[in-house]
Amino acid sequence: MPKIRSIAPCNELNTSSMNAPTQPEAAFSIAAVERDTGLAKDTLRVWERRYGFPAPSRDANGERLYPTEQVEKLRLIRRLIDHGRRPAGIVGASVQELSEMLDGCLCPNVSATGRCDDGLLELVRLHRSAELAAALRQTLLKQGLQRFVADTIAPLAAAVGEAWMRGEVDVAEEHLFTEQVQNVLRGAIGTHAANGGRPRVLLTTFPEEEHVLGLLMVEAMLVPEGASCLSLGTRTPLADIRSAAMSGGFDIVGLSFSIAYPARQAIDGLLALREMLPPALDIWAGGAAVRDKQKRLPGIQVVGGLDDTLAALQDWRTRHP
Amino acid sequence: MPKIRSIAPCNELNTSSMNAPTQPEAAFSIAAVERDTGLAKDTLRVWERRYGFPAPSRDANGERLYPTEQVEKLRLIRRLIDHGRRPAGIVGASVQELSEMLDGCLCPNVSATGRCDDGLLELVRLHRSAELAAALRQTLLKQGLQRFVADTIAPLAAAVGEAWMRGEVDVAEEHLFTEQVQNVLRGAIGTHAANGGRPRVLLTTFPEEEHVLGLLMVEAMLVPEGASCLSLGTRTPLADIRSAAMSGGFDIVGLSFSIAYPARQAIDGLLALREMLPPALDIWAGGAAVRDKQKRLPGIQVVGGLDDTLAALQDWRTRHP
DNA sequence: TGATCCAGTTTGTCCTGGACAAACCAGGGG
DNA sequence: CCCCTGGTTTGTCCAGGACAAACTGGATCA
Repeated sequence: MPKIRSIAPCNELNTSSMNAPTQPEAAFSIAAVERDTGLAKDTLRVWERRYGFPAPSRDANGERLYPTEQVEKLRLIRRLIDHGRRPAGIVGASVQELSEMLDGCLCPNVSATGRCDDGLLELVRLHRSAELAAALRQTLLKQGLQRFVADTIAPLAAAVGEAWMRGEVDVAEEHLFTEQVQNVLRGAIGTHAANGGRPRVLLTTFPEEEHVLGLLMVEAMLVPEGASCLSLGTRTPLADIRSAAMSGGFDIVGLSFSIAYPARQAIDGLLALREMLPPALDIWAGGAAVRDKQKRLPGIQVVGGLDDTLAALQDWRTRHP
Repeated sequence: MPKIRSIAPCNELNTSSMNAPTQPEAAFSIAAVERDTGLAKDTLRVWERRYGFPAPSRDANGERLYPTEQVEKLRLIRRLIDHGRRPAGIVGASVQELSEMLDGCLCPNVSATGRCDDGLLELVRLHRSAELAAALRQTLLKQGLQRFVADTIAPLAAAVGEAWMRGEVDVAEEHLFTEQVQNVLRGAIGTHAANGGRPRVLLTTFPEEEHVLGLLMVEAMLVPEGASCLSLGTRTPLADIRSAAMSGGFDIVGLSFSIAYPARQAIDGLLALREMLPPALDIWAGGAAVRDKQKRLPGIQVVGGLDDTLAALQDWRTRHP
């Protein structure tokens, strides 16, 4: 099983542990880098062979030790590849240049998502979790669930995601945000008693996708419309999606794909799922990875944004009176 | 990055796609098996070399193709290893024998956790999500949050976990259960307004641990006592736990470890974290992986069960009047 | 009895260097 | 404009060797 040899950064000089607020020469094993960057061990080795980067030092036993700054740079490269760049063209660039490229990639997104509440984003940055939770609940009450999701949570999630890509928020802040939003949304969803209304929708993600907020936002849009949603959470194998969908009398299966999900894999998986399910069962796919891919996804309803979810629901109800 | 070449089981004969409700000779790539079993690619290859199992066939390109039944057997073996068995002694056994060994491992657990509500477990098995959610909420109202968690959710989670190990519930059923419990617990936790009470507790898990229910149960036990809990969810790197704990004025950091978490890794990580944090900051560790490990964890409070959480809280308050 | 130590064995992870198919790109025809 | 086609890039897989950490089963000591 994929055991990690060492959780903490390895450091040959960490015998002096008392006065080291941040490790000066921390270095990570290849397994730790795989976990932190999402780049497979094989990929890390083959990049080193081909491009000369990363260039880790070695420990006494000849095993790679990646210094912190190389891991940071790998993270930036990973983000750029998610945005369509290719390794050969960017591994040689400096951290400075990579950051500028990321800004270039992100600006169109910022303008597309529009303004988001900077006050809430600031609460995330300051770790003010209690205030964040209170502010979210207050906004929810003021706006109602659907507008809250579409106008507040979605832009805020996009802003946090972008800040995370730029390295402006850290893991803890991103987790804090996700947890607080989950608490609020799940509480709100739970207050809507399941009434057995149609359509019956099964929501989940493919096994490699672990972002849950997309699913929750869709559920929050559909439940007030009287649809019956069942979420399986993230990371459900294809075969289990199939068996769950067949056994529950569902009308629609909804899949969510974050921006980091490889588009090709999403398309392959969706087409495979389409083959497995009866044609009467609709498949909806949403999220950044499948946006604008409708023409490559025959038989599948691509939902571009949260508002389109409601349009798709209307459409389904028109076709099934 | 760890791209998966094919999500669906590969099948050399799947040109006839119309009449194949379940693939007769489905076979999985090594990456798919890694994902499904949690056994690293390197481990799968070295087992084949050393023990002669698994013994995958090869495709036209010489790459391994694992048939379904071998993947099933690997899953059983993985469970037994999580329970302390070692590969050499069990890879030769039949599926039948492996199942019996699992029964032997599980019986003591069943007796230890005591009876759980079979009605709720049955709802999980039947995919009756709406009824499950309603029954959970009703039980919550009747018992109150703390007794609900300790007497209903904890035994139920243990029962689902055991049934999952035996293969009696599938991925979808386990996900459904987790989602519904999350909805109920997060809703209940959210109704307790954060009042800034002491102690302030930071809750999370190490990066390889993705089970979230343990955290939620602890939070549900502490919040009614007036403690201020902040959960970062699962999979937080050690360095980020440290920075979050230092910046928020916390009194306690709580970590949760499921039964599948390697005990050695938990101990190493906890001791490393203990070094990183100021001594005045308490560390609490709970879950099956650290039970009975108190003597190997100096400076760390091992919390044996949910009820012990309350005892530990009392203890903390006595020491900090 | 129970804890601690020690040789021997088991086991997971990492290494090198080679190979190849799928994805991507650029440049013509239709 | 779209579709095909040949060359390049890129991620993943393979084999087989190596080694440190973890475990086992005894022997020793309190």
